Amino acid sequence: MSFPSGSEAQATVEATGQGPKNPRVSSVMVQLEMKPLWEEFNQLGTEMIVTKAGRRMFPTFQVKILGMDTLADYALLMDFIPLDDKRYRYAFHSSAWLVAGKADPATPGRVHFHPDSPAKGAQWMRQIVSFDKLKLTNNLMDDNGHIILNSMHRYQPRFHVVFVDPRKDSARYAQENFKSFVFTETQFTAVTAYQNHRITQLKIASNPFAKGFRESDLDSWYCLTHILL
Amino acid sequence: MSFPSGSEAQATVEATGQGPKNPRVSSVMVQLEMKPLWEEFNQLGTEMIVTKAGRRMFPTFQVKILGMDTLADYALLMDFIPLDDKRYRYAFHSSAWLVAGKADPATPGRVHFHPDSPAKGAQWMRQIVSFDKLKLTNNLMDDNGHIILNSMHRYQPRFHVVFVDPRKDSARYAQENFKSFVFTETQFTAVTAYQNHRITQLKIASNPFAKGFRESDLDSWYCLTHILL
DNA sequence: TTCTTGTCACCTAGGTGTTAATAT
DNA sequence: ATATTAACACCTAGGTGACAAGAA
Repeated sequence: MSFPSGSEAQATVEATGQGPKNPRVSSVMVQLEMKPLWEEFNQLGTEMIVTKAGRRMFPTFQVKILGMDTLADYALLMDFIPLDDKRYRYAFHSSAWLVAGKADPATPGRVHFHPDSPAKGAQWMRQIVSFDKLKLTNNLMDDNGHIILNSMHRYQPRFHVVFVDPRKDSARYAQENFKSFVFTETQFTAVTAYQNHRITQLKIASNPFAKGFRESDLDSWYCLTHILL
Repeated sequence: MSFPSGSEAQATVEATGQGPKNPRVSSVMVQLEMKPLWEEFNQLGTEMIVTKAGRRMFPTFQVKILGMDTLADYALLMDFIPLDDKRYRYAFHSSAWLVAGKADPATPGRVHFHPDSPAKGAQWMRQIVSFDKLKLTNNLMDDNGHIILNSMHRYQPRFHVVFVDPRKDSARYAQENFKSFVFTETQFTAVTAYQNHRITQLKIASNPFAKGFRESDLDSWYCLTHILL
């Protein structure tokens, strides 16, 4: 891999330190689901397709949540920050990503609220939270509320837990009422078409919707048991 | 039709009078969607399939809502009450429903909360509210949260709007904080297999998922334009 | 060249009535 | 007889990468 691999082995990730936090959020812990699969992709250099209409991520960003106040309301959301201010291109002959210049103008910064937001802590912790409605687009004029990214640029997904403060002047406490989580193994390059053929093969082997491109079920079986067991 | 037809021509239905109501709910008005289709079914004697696994209703119960407090929280739910204490059977030769005895023991009374509950009035009023996740079953042991009904019995769907009272002692005001709506044109007989062949044909003509049983697209086109225009 | 777009066959996932077999 | 069940073919709805054509 060409990119610095910042993946860590810990099961849960601490929030980035940003001053004093409300105990409603400071005690929240988050665990990334399908971590072995994310790591397999990250090792190859994850690519995510962006289309005009919007494309889901694969793997899907899914988390297990612990430590919420069961009776408090929370909103869950994601955003995506540039990993650097570079534009990349893929050198097919050497199977490596190369810097192709300075980053294009930043895209409109959007956030994706999990559609179940807001909900009680008990509800969020009951089962895995899946961001399978989140879609990525390269259309700057998108009006479907999708996340807008620049193709051939690298991004880091972020996950935010926001305590919905019932106090009238809750805006004053905005900084204390949220906690952010970053899983470095989920970083990726946005692309309009896959560049690294090994990424394509791993997507085909692991995404049920791409089953039609598998040469045999055995391929996928070997691949996935190797990753997941 | 054999059943007394209590359908009315009004566009919105008033709640059943049940004492003083909180203005948060007393001003709420509800409009049944696809009313002409419901009336066409009701004229024939609507039948709804119940299965062990749970079957959706068709037509789907959908409403447009007016008069909510845009900033207040509401929960929306449905339940089903027996229309009488009789059990029916269908006489194929005369194409008529006959009383076949007294009702079977009542099924566990369940309610179905719209999955978006609770939500702000503004959210509910933004677009048509559809109960397309609601399923009917005849399995008394059902643990999927579906509505349990007795086959060959008649039911009246009810729709309830509940204001989620933020007060600590909200339980005290339960009676004032909800309003119920009954659309008589949505009443039906629960069945495990369709009895009236004309109901079957109308389902096939109007339900997109039953398209495979249409002899020609024209049949459906004639049928639906007749009903809906 | 390099990157993007639109169309397509092939999937997943699940909602239909039909039908034959079974239960009561 | 009458009512219920389970398997099934045929749909809707929408998520895949492949591919050819187009754009920069």
